[in-house]
Amino acid sequence: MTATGDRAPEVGVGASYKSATERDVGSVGLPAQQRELRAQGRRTLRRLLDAALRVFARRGYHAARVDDIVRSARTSHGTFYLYFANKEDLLRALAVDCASQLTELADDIGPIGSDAAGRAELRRFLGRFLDTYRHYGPVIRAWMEDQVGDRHVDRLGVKAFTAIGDRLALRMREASVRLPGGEAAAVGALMALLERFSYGVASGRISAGDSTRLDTLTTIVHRGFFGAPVEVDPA
Amino acid sequence: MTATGDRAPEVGVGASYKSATERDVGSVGLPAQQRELRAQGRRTLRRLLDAALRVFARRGYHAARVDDIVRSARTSHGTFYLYFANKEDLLRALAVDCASQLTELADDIGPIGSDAAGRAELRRFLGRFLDTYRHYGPVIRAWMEDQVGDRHVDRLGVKAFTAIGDRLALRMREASVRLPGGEAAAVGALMALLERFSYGVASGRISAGDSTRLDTLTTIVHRGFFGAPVEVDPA
Amino acid sequence: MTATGDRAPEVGVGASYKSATERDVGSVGLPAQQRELRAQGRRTLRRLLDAALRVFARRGYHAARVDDIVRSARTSHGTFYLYFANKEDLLRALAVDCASQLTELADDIGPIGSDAAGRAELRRFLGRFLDTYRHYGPVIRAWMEDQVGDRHVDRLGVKAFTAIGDRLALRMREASVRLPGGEAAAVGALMALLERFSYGVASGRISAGDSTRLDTLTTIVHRGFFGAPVEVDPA
Amino acid sequence: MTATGDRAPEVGVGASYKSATERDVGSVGLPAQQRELRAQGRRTLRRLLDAALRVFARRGYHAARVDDIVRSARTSHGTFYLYFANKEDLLRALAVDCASQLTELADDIGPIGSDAAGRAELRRFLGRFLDTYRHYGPVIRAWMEDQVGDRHVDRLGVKAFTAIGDRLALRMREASVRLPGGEAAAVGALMALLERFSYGVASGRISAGDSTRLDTLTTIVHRGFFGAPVEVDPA
DNA sequence: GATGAATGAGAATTCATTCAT
DNA sequence: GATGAATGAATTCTCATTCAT
Repeated sequence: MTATGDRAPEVGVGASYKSATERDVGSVGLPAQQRELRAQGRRTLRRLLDAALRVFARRGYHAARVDDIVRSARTSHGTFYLYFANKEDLLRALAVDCASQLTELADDIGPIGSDAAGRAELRRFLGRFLDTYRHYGPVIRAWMEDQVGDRHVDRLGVKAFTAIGDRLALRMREASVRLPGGEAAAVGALMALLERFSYGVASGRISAGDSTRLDTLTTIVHRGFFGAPVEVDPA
Repeated sequence: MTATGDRAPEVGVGASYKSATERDVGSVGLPAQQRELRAQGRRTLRRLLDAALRVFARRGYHAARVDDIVRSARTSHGTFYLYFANKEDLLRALAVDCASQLTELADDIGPIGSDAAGRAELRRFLGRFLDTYRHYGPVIRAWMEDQVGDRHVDRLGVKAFTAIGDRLALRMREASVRLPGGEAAAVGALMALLERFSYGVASGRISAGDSTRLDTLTTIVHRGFFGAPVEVDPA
Repeated sequence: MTATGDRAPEVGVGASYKSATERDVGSVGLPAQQRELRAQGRRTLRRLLDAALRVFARRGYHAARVDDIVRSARTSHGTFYLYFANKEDLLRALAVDCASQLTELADDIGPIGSDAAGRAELRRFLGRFLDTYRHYGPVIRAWMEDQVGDRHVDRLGVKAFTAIGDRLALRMREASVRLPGGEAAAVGALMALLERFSYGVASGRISAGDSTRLDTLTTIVHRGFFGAPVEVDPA
Repeated sequence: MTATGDRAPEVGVGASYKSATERDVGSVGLPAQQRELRAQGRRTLRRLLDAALRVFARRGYHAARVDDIVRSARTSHGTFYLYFANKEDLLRALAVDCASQLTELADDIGPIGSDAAGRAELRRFLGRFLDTYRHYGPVIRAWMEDQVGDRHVDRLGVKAFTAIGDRLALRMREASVRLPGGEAAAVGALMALLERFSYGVASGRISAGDSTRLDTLTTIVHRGFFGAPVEVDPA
């Protein structure tokens, strides 16, 4: 089970990816011509996407070999190119799904005041972000680490993160916290913290139990960005 | 000029690298046997190290080609292998220098209270960290992004970051801030924030002027981790 | 036609090599993982092995370039590494086959008395040895000239030659020939003679017709090692 | 001490090599311009030649790196090319000396009858051959293993071996032994045996004490090629 | 006479992508 | 729809030879 109790986000084989495909319509004979996939095809596609996520997680996008993915998916090279035009195309498919998850997440961030209710809302959001990262981490890493060559894919990431950043900026403004240096830098810092903390968790660098670390993260962010008062140990 | 006014850290061609090399003494015919380099050799070595930092910064460690480095250093392929066994060996050389810079930095972090003096000390440290990152960023990234294959090199990074983390943990403890979820997660979060924020700055993702963003970072960290009181806009 | 009339030994693509390969099972992404080869794959593998034997014969193992082999097999560089990890791995494959041929040969050496029957048996063995050498010469040379880096491969050669040497030693003992300096040196001498004579024949250094030189070799060995009486020209 | 008590053959820095040099007279500025070497120069030259022999012995001519030689001689690459035009030129220098030793040896082979006196003479020759091989083995190997590219150098080897072979053929003829298959093949076999046995001894493949193995070799050759009667154990 | 440094052509190896069955 | 096999361009690495001091 995840920290928040929400069900883990799924790889949307159906809906979201089809859109990535529609670009390709018309280019005859090229691979990745998803058209109407039957049951078997959909299963293979999912196996490939899942395998890619696994391999990317282990090795990172750049270092991942098509061969690794194919082997992990128990299929062949030839099959891979039946579903994707190339490695980047595969990343794109995952990116589309990931971006839509993140955007949805952004839309769902409620007001975050400096009080307990605000903290609860913040905690909810952070928990969902961690969950999403647990699944799509490799894609997000690829974005953050500038491993994406394709403009289109990169754009997707920027857009998704901007969506979240903008919404958080709005919530900060509502909380009326004074931030020297301006909002932009603050948002940058917050997103940086979010992403790397999540990576730290996903990679095992940051240990401690699920809810424990979520508490820590919540506390820090609440104080640092949303004006929550600090509790000091009574010396 | 740098944010802090300190002079930028230098690549320590001399002392620190020689030690990394001494392992190789005796191994026959292997390159990278620094031996006693004359003036010309030292110059070439430095050209290569500097070029590597440039190329790594532009392309990332993994994507960087030996050819890029060699071209950037205006020397030949053969020469490269006269100084390093391979790309990893070069990273090692840089890592040794970087680690010593970071360790030195750690030792120099004074008490960070929640008051103005604490803020000043924190700002000084963060400024120096940003400067170091500006120079050795690629190496630090390689560490943080798990791109390092070599155990030895990886160990160096862990050690250096632990040194900083431990010192900051000490300073947090002194500030008596109560952190639910414990110190470990908090330190993890702080280091994550530091590293990624620095990367954001170095890569241009986080814009705003030098001192402006340093202020923002200082404020956030001071509040989030060291109990600085929050100023709220008088609505 | 060969000296003995036996059909030339074949490169055993199937059975023998597969075993050498099984070590690699599980090691990720490594080439030379023969898996289950289909007809086409088996053909290519054999083409490569045959080509290697040709090229090694012409240039010697060390001087042979992968490129030569690939060109001689009318295939591509990439393909080579689909079947072998490197040149050494290819040698290993050949060595396995060669060793089994030689071992089989050893088991088949009958008693060699000083009489005509003994001579016939000796001649039969020598003829088969020459045939095997004609085919696997390059591999045997690599063994004898200490060109093999890999322990495993070297071991194979030692074992095979020991098998032959031991059997011949047994036959000498049966012939009750007195050899000052002991058996070991004698066997060494005999194997040395066998190998180099075969090389001389294969390389054209030692000319004369097939059966003629086989006669010479037989005579010398029969006299030198198995106590055959010497015929002297009636001056 | 050597098996025969003769003093070990020396690398004739002075006399023999100068002749190899005279060819180069006239080619201005080229390396290997020995001219008149002073004491220091002669010492360096000898160091290089000795080192070469050592390295060739360990690795074989082909696999030997100029770097190995230079390091073993405790000198520099630059210096190497002050004395030799290239690696082959160095081999040539050694080959000249070796060839003259062998030729001298050939001239000195007395009659080899099937009796005890013949055996003594044969033993003396074989001992000297083994000694020469102990020193010049690598050069002889290079000849026998077809590692020599240069025609001129190769010619030297053929000539030297022909000289020995011819003389031995003469001695065989004198001994009136009947050899089916003709003299050529017999001589080939004898030379093959000599060379490989020597290599086996030098490389440690054939163990047993110095004089012991010399006895064995002598016995075998005496019987196999010179008509010595065979002693059989009284069963 | 000697040496450290540099060079670049050649060889090995990897891997995304295409082909044929 | 699937797969084993093939490809070759891109990359790393080696080493004999030359250069500059």
